[in-house]
Amino acid sequence: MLSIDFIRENKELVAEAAKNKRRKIDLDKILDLDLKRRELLKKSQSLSEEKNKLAKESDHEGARERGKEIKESLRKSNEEQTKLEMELQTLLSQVPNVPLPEVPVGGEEANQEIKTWGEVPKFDFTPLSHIELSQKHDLVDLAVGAKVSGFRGYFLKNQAAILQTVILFWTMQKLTQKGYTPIIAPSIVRVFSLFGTGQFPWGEGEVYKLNDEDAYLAGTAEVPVTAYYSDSILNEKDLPKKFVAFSPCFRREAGSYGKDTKGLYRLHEFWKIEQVIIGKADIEEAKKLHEELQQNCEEILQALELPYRVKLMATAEMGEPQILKYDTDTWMPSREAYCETMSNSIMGDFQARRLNIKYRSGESTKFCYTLNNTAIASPRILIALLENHQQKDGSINIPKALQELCGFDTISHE
RNA sequence: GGAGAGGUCGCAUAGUGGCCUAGUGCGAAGGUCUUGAAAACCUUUGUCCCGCAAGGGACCGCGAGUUCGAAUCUCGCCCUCUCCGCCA
Repeated sequence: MLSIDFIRENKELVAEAAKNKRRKIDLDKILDLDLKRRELLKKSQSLSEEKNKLAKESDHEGARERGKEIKESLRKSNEEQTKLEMELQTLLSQVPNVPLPEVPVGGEEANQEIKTWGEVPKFDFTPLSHIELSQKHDLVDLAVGAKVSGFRGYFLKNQAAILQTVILFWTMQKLTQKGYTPIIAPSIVRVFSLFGTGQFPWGEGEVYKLNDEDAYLAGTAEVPVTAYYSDSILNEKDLPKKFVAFSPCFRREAGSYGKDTKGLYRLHEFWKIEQVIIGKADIEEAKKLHEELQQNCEEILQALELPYRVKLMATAEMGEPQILKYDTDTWMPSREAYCETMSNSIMGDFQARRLNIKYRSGESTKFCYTLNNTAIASPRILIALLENHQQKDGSINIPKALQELCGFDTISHE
């Protein structure tokens, strides 16, 4: 959510940003509603003032008559005001955040590669896909998954089940040692959490709704963890708050029915460790924290000995709340491409406004800035682990960092 | 799932239609005193909106309603607690 003051003063900037993000908004309508709203507010305030004075001198002749008149005017005025507010709020909530100046304008073609790390493996044999490797070693059961769970259902078995558990635990431990607060977050969330983090109204098709109650399944721990501090006023000295959050994640993947239907790439249910930061309203500090979040996820991929690249994402590739985004893509041999495994964003105060998260800074209160980045998401990362670390004899090496926790250093046929 | 109790300015409490411009205690901040501190005493102490300002308005869980007037009465919702039942 952008503040109405900001929109009033930066109409062109906001219009340009929406255009570059390829979202449609009606700024003239918004500014017109805002003007009407303020006029109405002034009117009803002076009526309230009169009402208050009147209520204190009840015996005054004619007070009752005038009181009734005021009551009626206030009722009408409030009715109109509520209607206006709702309309304005609806439109306002659809205005996307404004990207930072360094963000390239355009779609996928405008994304900028910032760096790559590691060597893309060159196999002197025909490498197997993670699906073939899984069959060979009985690691994943997609057929029974589909039977029991439905489309895109899966079971992880044997060493894959252990490996996933270990990766999640190891990541959580690693970031906890860096001073992040470990937290296990609920995946069942109310609509305000989804709306507040900016998943809604845009991503409604992407989220599972439970029955007809106010209960949804979050697609990322960003939702519950950011909403944790909704309606809070934090102390400046306690910021930034850094979390390493664990949660199961649920995504409907609406609109991608034909896409990535094979294997572990696109699933309705997966497990993720997410880094979430709630910090001060200071863009320089936010950029430093953004780099820190980036550093963390790269260290994880490096320890897993996986080649990756980092992209600065273009305007049309960004989510509505985001002002700066890096994607980190890990090499997946069977796809012959770097594929998205982490996404690192600064939201500015967009989410904090919607969720009402503030901090006290001297005499005033300000909205916080929020950031988040994936730490690890599995099973997707298993694709890279299995495929990149496969050997000529069909066995799969476990990265040194995970061997002790796994209790095995290789997945072999025997 | 059944039965009951309750949600008041950071915390704890008072408040049962106009004296509430929400009192009191604790906590916090500033000051006096002190070599320094403690104690004591004094002062201050929420959020949001409109406005250049002066000032005004809203908020007692949330939302409707009754009334000239609502923290207080009515209805709906949300949440918390206690007991019973069920359950990892």
